[in-house]
Amino acid sequence: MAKVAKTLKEKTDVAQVSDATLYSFVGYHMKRSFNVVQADLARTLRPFKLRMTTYTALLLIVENPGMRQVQLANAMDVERPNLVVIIDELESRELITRDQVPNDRRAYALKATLAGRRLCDKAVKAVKMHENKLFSDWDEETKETVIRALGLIHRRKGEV
Amino acid sequence: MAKVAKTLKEKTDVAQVSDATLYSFVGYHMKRSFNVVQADLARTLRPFKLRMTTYTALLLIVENPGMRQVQLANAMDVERPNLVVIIDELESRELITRDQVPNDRRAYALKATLAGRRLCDKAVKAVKMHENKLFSDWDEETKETVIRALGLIHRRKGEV
DNA sequence: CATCATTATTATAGCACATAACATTTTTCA
DNA sequence: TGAAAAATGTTATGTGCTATAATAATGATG
Repeated sequence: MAKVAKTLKEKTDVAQVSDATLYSFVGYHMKRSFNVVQADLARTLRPFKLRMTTYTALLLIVENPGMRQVQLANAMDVERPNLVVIIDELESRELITRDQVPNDRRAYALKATLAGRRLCDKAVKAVKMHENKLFSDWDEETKETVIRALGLIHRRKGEV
Repeated sequence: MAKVAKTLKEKTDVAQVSDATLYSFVGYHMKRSFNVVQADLARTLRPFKLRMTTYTALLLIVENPGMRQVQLANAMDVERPNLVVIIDELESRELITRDQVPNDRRAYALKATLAGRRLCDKAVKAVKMHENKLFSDWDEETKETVIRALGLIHRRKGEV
């Protein structure tokens, strides 16, 4: 990829780009690496016609049958309006249902259909393979350290 | 969509949401924590009227005077079309200039103005404070491990 | 009962990112 | 040398994730 052999063009061109300052920031490492993960996850989910958010929502609904949208929004840490289109999509594909809650006519109880559970199972397996591939050169200690460290960050949401 | 309500309330509501499976994925930790970082970075850069991408571009141009847009695109790992609007914005604010390259009339040599360098300095200081605050409870070893681990991921781009 | 809070929704916008198609210019090489 | 290929920047367009404001319907509270 590295194209060498430049003619002499100084002052108005740069032989090698320095990005040392940028990479002194932890956040930049997070951004660049997450981009790679997110792109590969999108490829992984494409055969299932799921996106990152619809996959996340489906998985949570499968594991928490009867949950309400506000609970799902909290679990995913997104605003409720964004969830509506996600739920709409999953419902229109008949992967989940919006059932009425007996004592609260405002809320819906979200449940996965059989097709939803089956698709979720397959998607989870694919995502596990994607993670195994992507993080294969992390040893167990590294993985634990990273997860613990990242957990410290996303648990501070709101306090910063 | 509205189906018959279940008699048992447990079936249509969830006391506590389980997200154990989700958090068994490294990628989900990355996503959640990066969201927190990105949101705080945006707040940090707002007084300078910079966004994440314009800040990144400005910093790289300041540190690599004379670089071309294609070099900047490679350094930032974004496609060239996305860079045009970023460069336009920085140029219209007179933080950078697009100078002609003598031997190549296709390319522009990007350089920061004095105002651009000054704004960049201030922004970098603010971002350093933002990082110090956000990652204050990581010890040095954790930080090194995380940076090294994330580096392993974003250097695999294209090979996965 | 009046007021306030909650739930879901609609409408709208911002931001980061991608691809396709193109004009201009430079490089390559037959 | 001249035609084909590659490089550079640009325009147009679309997708995906996220946020805020405003609203209707319902439930909770005092």
